[in-house]
Amino acid sequence: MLSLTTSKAGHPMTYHHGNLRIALLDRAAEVIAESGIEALSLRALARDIGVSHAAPSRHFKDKADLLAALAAEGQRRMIDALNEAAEAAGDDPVARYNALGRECIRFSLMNRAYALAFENPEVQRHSDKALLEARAAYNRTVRQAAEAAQQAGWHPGVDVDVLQLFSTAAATGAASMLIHDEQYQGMPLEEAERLAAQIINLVIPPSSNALRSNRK
Amino acid sequence: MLSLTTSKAGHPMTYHHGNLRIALLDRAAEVIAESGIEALSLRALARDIGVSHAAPSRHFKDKADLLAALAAEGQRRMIDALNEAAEAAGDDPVARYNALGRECIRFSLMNRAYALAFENPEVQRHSDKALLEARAAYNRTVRQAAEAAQQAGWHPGVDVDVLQLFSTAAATGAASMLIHDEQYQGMPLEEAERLAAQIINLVIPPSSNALRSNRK
DNA sequence: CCTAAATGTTGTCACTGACAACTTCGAAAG
DNA sequence: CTTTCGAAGTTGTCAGTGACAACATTTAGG
Repeated sequence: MLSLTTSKAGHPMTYHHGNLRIALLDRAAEVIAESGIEALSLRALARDIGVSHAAPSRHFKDKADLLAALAAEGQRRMIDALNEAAEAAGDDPVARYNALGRECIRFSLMNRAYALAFENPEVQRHSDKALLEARAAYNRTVRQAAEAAQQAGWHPGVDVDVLQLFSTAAATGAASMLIHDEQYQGMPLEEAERLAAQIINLVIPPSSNALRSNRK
Repeated sequence: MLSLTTSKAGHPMTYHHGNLRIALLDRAAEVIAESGIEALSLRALARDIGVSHAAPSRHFKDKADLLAALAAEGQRRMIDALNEAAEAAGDDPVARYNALGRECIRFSLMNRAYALAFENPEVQRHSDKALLEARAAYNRTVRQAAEAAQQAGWHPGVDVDVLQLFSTAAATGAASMLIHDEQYQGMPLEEAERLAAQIINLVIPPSSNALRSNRK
């Protein structure tokens, strides 16, 4: 009898799933996006995929380990998305950092499971190597872009550590509010992107030209 | 035999705790501050307080209900703290809103359990009446202060909804990062308060005078 | 004084995460 | 091709949990 859960198309179910780690991560992302992290259960994931309740432990040390792996994957994908957004914004470091901030929010809205994993306290204090590396890479990306924006005239004289903390806080805080706050539920992505742009424009203007012409 | 858990000083343990709801909330705050929300267990709280495992259900519908009650209590206390900070800042609406932002971060750092409850997804989607009212009161407080600051010259021409979202995102995002990010663990409160001031000063200057003299 | 509600209790169930021991498969080495 | 070992499954068990039911005690109100 063919099984829908087998990883080998057209083959009878075998003892070895063949791709269980990936399947667990994909299914976990679905469950989190639909029902939140609190609804995540290793046993339920195993049932959904059609393996025994102890099979996940061959791939993840524990539940927090799976969440950390999911967050690491999300962090890597977000770095790629941020770099693409910066590239698309051209050469102006101010425009690039503005694009980075907007993409941070947009990525979180489009990848709800990753966003929820990022802000989960157990994930945040996890010492998983891949996650720590992904987070460090993310911090380097943001830091380099913040330094370039400052060199181009954004908040000269302010400690770049503070600028990085300020801009990251605003972007991730906005993403979190758009995800959780009831008043934004169901908001179309385009409208949320416009709102994200308005917020990020208060953090850093959309271009160096806009920066020079700003008067408060 | 006297029991340390009895609510009536000097009285033998009675069947009725007398103050169980408050005791559960207080102990929950301790556990959350020490070990995080994931470590919270109704049964463990009951054991700690010396009542049976089902006693909490007489005061809280379920675990999420207890968390929501804790968050509502924290929200009310935060509103009081924000109002006190604004009063202490004087009459300048820009200075008052700046003080509000700083106090939001300071309060979260000093009340870790409340801060963790605020950002917990189950709490955020909870429909507990007291929590919704507290949250609405908080939003009114922030909204009125944002409108006054705008009237005094802060970001004229920007939708005040966007200003409120921007400033709330920056303050709560910074609080969350200071709480969770490993590099800020163990930072003395005074140093964290200075950092909070630097961040909030990027959101809104410390006074209307500073607003007028800003050039970017 | 009586009654009903509040607030406890004991008990049970299903589910969970974690761990142990065993089984099957696959890859690598000879 | 065979053997061996590790990977990756399995079944089973335990302790703890949340939730619910039914019972017991206390308190407040009529």
